[in-house]
Amino acid sequence: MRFTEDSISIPNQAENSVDSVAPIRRRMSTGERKRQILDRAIQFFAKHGIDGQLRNLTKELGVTHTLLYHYFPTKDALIQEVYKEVFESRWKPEWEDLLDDESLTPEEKLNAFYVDYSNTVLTYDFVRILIFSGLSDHSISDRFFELLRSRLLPRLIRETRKYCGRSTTTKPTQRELEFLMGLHGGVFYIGMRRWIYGQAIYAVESPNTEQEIIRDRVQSYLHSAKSLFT
Amino acid sequence: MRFTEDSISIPNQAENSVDSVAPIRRRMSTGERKRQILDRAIQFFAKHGIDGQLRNLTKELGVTHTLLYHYFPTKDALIQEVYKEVFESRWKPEWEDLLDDESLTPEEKLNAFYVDYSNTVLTYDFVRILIFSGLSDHSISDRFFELLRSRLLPRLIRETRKYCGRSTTTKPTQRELEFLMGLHGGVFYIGMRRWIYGQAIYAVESPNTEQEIIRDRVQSYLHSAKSLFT
DNA sequence: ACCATTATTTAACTTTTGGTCAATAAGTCC
DNA sequence: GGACTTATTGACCAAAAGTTAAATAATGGT
Repeated sequence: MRFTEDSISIPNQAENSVDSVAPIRRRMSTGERKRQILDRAIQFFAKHGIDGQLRNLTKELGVTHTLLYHYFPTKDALIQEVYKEVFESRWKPEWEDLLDDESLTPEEKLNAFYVDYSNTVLTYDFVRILIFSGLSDHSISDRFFELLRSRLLPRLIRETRKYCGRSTTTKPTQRELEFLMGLHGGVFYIGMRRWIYGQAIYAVESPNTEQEIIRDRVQSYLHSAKSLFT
Repeated sequence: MRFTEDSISIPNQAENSVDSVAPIRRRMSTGERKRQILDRAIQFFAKHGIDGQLRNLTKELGVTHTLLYHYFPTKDALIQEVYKEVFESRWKPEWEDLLDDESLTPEEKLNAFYVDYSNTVLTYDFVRILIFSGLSDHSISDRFFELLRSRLLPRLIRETRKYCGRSTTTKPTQRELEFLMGLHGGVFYIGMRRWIYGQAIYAVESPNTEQEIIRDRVQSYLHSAKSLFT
């Protein structure tokens, strides 16, 4: 009674009938149901955190909370699968290809990358679950940042140097990396404000405005990289 | 047994003695104890989130959990005081004075402000509690952002315009604000990485390096503001 | 139409956890 | 040293929440 009754409640028909009929019990195939639970669990834990209660999660699905244990041995196992799904399914190998594409200028690459990155990663589910996991257990979010650190950052630094007309042979310096993290954090902060603090991002009226925001930042980054690192 | 035994455990002496002696009960004055509880609660809830259990909190203090109810009527009341303490005590009115100081250049002001802001705000307690509260209840973090929005952002935009040699009379545009948020987010991201993701910030060896990092970002922001907004 | 399978529910158990209250004892004042 | 105040504890409660086991019934195969 204390939760919003927004459950789909497919199975319960004739709930208020005089002689309450036994509710129809719809059976789903194992794969289908597991998929359904996992999808709902991602949204649910993104919203309520990993302390969210199983009884509320399953209420949204219109099933009993004990059904979970038919598909996942324990709550923690479910959460691990949620983490896995969210973090591993969102990584796009194309990002690396994009940044390696010889036919694009560094500027075009950075713009295209950060626009797509923000569309993929700066979602409600991803941002919140990343942060929930970071707050409680680094070992999860570490996996994502390791991908970032090894696959993306070196390429982004390389493109930055190309833009500045500098040699791309030496290892990125800490100052370069940190300056890049300024851009990266500035972009991620868009998702923070939107999905953590619940703030409206300035100028969301027009559809391409977020894209323009990101372009401004990339432009700024490259522009001042040139004067900082030469 | 499943928690680290890092409690100070002042009062328990001779715990392992054969005939366990009644532990010495140390009495503290009301004000002193309340202060002690509040301080510990800030650290505790910053670490474990507001779902942290009172029994674990008081274990760290070496007292029973029921003692809390002698000082705070309810857990929620304690948490509200924690919020109040963390958010209201960290806001420095001097920031506004600093940004209004006529004897400084815009560049000096922004540098000084963001260095001090990051030292004050980018602490373990603050960053984590801000985010915990944002994840669960906007109404708390909103108060902090409202201060930011009304007191600081207009001043920062004004100084940016002065730096660019533009008029400071008209209202900040959304594009200007958003560009500023890029800088702001880049700075806040330092705290995120350090206190949420547990990452080492690049180059923390030398004491003034973080300051240099911030200077780079402020410099970059001003530098490209000039070319973006003229 | 019946049977076997198994998805789903019902009931119950256990631990956790915020909260209450009466009993205990550490200081303080005379 | 005794009385008084009140900080502190121990026993206890009720609801919350993860987990288990047995009962029920929907579905597919024959």
